[in-house]
Amino acid sequence: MSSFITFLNTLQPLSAGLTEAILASTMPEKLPAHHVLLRPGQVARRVYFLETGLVRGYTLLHGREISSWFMQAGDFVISILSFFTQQPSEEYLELLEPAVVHSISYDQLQRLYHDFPEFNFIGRRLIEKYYVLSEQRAQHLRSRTAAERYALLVRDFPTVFQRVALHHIASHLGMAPETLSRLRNKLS
Amino acid sequence: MSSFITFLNTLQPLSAGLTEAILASTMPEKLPAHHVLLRPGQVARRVYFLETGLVRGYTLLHGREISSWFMQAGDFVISILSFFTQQPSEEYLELLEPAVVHSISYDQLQRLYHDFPEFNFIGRRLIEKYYVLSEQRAQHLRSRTAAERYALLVRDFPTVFQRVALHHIASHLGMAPETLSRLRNKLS
DNA sequence: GGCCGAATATGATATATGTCATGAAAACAG
DNA sequence: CTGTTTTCATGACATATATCATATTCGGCC
Repeated sequence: MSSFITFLNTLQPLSAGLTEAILASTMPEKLPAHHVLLRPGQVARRVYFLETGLVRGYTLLHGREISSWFMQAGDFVISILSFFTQQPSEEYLELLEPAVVHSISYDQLQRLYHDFPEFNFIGRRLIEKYYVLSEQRAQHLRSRTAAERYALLVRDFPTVFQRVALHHIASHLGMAPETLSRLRNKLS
Repeated sequence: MSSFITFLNTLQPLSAGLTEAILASTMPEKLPAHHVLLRPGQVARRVYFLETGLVRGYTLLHGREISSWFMQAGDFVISILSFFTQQPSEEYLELLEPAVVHSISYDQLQRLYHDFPEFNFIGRRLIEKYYVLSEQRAQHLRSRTAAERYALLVRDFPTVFQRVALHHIASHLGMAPETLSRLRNKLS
């Protein structure tokens, strides 16, 4: 059985019909590192479930990449702004590692919501989960000093350091890579 | 009929039973300016609909108030982190103006979701809407210069300037009130 | 309507962090 | 392997913005 069906079942047991409809709408896909799932100007048409791999969301600001978030195996990945509004994205979604993903289109998802009202329960719970994570990241950004923002990331999302390059983390923390390098040196 | 029943109906027509259940779970309430809906340490037990008024979400950081957002008539107001996780809040929700609010408890809301599956559709849509707004604010925060963050707020949320004190806006933009004052002076 | 505390404006100075430059180390490709 | 590119580290310097101080204006309230 598909890994993400298993995952959805842990949120709420799926009826046979719903399980079948989900399987019919999705397919696993193996993608190489550096593959780009979405780029500015495109409308986000699909939501991705990561069975394995690592994805980064980022925007270009004055020619610089600003990383907004990192998602790993077991996570759902979308551009929130573009997918929910179905307007052109301003962000990139890029694989940092090779990945196995399952994806479903916006239209197919709306059909599932319509045909299986109980699926709205799952959708709602998942959106709540990622909304909470997003708010937590936003709250971190509001710390004024670089050292504080770094400390909060270490405290709340320590695993990110295991696989993400430091210059990506620096941009995520709103500081220059040099500043992060010096911070880490001083703290060790 | 209650103003927010009217509002919910525009999202999705409500059945008579659901309408009745919602009305039975909520009650309008008139609150004075400066009333605090939630403070750090408390678990957010209720979600509020603002019929009139203005609410600010903020946290204390090193003795300073950092305003996260402002909500006005027609908006739903909660502490995302505390309400969705039912953990103690780290933020304040405070009325900046007298308000008429309708509120419902976490438990009553879960009951509605359970008893009226179609209500999950409305809940999902509402959460999506505020998630999008939250992401937009977070994206603004990632601009590096004070002038840029100010320009984005003017572009995307110009109405906030009509009713919110500038020092609150300054903290929302991650800058000292003096910096905002100078910025505005230079631009006019 | 006039008083008083709060909000905003403006100037002088301090400082965290960005920028630019260079070198070392690590990751990667052929 | 070995060369090449990318990443990270470290130093010197520049600068945006915070901080502190004071003046001015605004707005709520008796």
